Amino acid sequence: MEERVTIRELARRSGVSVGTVSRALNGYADVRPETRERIMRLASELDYTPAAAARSLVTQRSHVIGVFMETGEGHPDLQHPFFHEVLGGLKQRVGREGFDLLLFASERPGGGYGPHSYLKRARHHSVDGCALIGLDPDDSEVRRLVRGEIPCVAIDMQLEGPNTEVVMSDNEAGAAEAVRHLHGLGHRRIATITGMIDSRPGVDRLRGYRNAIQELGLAYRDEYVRYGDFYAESAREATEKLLALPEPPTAIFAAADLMAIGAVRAAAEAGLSVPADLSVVGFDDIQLAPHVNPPLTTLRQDKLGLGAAAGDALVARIAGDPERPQLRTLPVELVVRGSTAAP
Amino acid sequence: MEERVTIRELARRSGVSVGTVSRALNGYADVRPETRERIMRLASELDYTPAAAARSLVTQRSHVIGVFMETGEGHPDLQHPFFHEVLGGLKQRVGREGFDLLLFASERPGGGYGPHSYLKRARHHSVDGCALIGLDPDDSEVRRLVRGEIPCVAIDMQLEGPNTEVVMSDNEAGAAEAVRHLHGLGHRRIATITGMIDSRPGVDRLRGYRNAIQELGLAYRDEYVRYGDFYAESAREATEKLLALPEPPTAIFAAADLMAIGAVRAAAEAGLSVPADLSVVGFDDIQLAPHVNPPLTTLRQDKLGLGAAAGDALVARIAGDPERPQLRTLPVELVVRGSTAAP
DNA sequence: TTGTAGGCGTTATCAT
DNA sequence: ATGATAACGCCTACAA
Repeated sequence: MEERVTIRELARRSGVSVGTVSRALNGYADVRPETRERIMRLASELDYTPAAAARSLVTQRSHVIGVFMETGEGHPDLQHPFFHEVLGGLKQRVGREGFDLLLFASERPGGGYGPHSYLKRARHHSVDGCALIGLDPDDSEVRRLVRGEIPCVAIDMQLEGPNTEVVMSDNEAGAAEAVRHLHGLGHRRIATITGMIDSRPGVDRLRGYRNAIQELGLAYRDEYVRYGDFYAESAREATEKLLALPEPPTAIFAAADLMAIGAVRAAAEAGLSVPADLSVVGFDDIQLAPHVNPPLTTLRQDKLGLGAAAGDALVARIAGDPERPQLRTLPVELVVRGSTAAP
Repeated sequence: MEERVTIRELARRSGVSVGTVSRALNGYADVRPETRERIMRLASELDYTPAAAARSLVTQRSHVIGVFMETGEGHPDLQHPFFHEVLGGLKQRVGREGFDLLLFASERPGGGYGPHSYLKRARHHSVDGCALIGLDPDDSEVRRLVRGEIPCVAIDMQLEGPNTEVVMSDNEAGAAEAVRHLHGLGHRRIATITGMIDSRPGVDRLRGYRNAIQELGLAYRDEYVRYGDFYAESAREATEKLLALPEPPTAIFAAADLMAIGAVRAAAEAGLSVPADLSVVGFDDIQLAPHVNPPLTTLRQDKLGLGAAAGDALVARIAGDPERPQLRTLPVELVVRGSTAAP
């Protein structure tokens, strides 16, 4: 059983006090060059590793960012590819700044007392900040968290708190652009399948759709908006119904790529082919979008960028910079591929 | 600025010593019921939250599992859907046992001294165990990590260490089953697109393919095995070449769903339709598999199960149970959908 | 049953 | 430039 080599051990072996060792290691100016040199060498020889717990206990900084990430009912944890890519961006960004990510998994961390609570879990680990991904913004525990003293950033959810920021894509503009693209191709009967309508992206994309329809002088038809949940299956069913309409749409804007894929699938099952018989545009530009058949025309969210922006926000706030916008919106980009064509 | 309520505060307010408070909170037997009651109530009133750092400093247990997860060259972090699902399984499983996950992001945690090193990062945070996902098993730092004192579990990679276990799917059997399925359908010219051949799953699936070809009395043809990298694009190119062969295959076993999707795409581009002109079977059963067009016939890996098995292994080893197999193999299951048919 | 005190590994504040 | 020494918040013998 190797004993952990501590700062005391270094002090003993190098014949100085622990205080000096600490200063040497942390690059303080007031330590004689040769002393520092000696200590540094010894540290690397012994492969000394500082204990984060001890350090954070005294500095009150853990250099850890907590991540709360779950997805809705019936869609077990961590399932939507979109979130993962965002997480990747976050990871990269905060990593560069010396932070690690704590993915909260347990509701009673450490087998500890009492039930869970977001705030409690975050405090328990003394995280310096929190990223909220795919949570329900109306959850009272989430609200308590963002009202607390810990800097938070919410991705794709509307949330307010003294120390929290929100980052999301410009969903409304993107949706409108989707419709305009379809219209430009010559489509006039354009339907939409929405995301979960109790989520900010869900309503924003629907709003964008409506605005564009109106702005283009198209008739708004109730039967052309179907409610989905961001996942494939819901869109498949919705598309079935859409296609069964007396006057079916010639194009569908699905508020997520997963749903666009579901729509394509439903079309195929109905004997229709995309884009020949039906155009479909998605939203997200998930990794698979270019690879499915046909390749998806979609609105690209800058997923890494969202994660990075979230990381930025946290790092800045943790550093004590309060001058930050409450909401940060990232542009989306239309990517035209094979799932859309003239009617 | 709210002051953190500590155990001392609880002691002061409840008129007992910190020792008693600690014992009460941790459910020791030797504390008078009414005393405990009083303390517990006070704790919950004040919303007391223990500090993980302080506790782990003294107990030498952090209740945190470190996760190292990256993917190969040119495929930025966290990209392969397979890994995410595994992570989900791991998260669930260890969460139930009171562990959280630390997703290592920084190479110089805490802005600390010296360069990174897996082992160092793990020690720095005093994680109780480590999960290794999508790493290069030949990396010398990875090897150092698994030779260390920290319990490790490697997913989908071959690795040996005194305190490490490996979990993976039965890739060989699965690949063989894919070939047999195709053969049963009547196919005789069956090609394969491999995964990265320097990875254990990559070679195992290739081996399974070879075994089955042989066992079925089919001729093994060199030109029928193409090397891919588990991602879509590589399979698309491979398929192009396969289809350009003087005697092209009538079926392809792609060693990953992403590659199967790439293959389907290439077929479409060549004017062929799946499964009418070409059968394709994948591996993984990613979330999208049932939703793409056509729905993928594939070998389902129990991704949540892999994550859970990994969690199990870690939790048990952390608890000090050494009686464990070094390698744990999970069965895969053939899922027949729409991408395969008789030739 | 409860209090006291030492220690976990660091950093930080004083002196010196 | 360096050494003591006191925190940080908690657990756990050992005493009482």
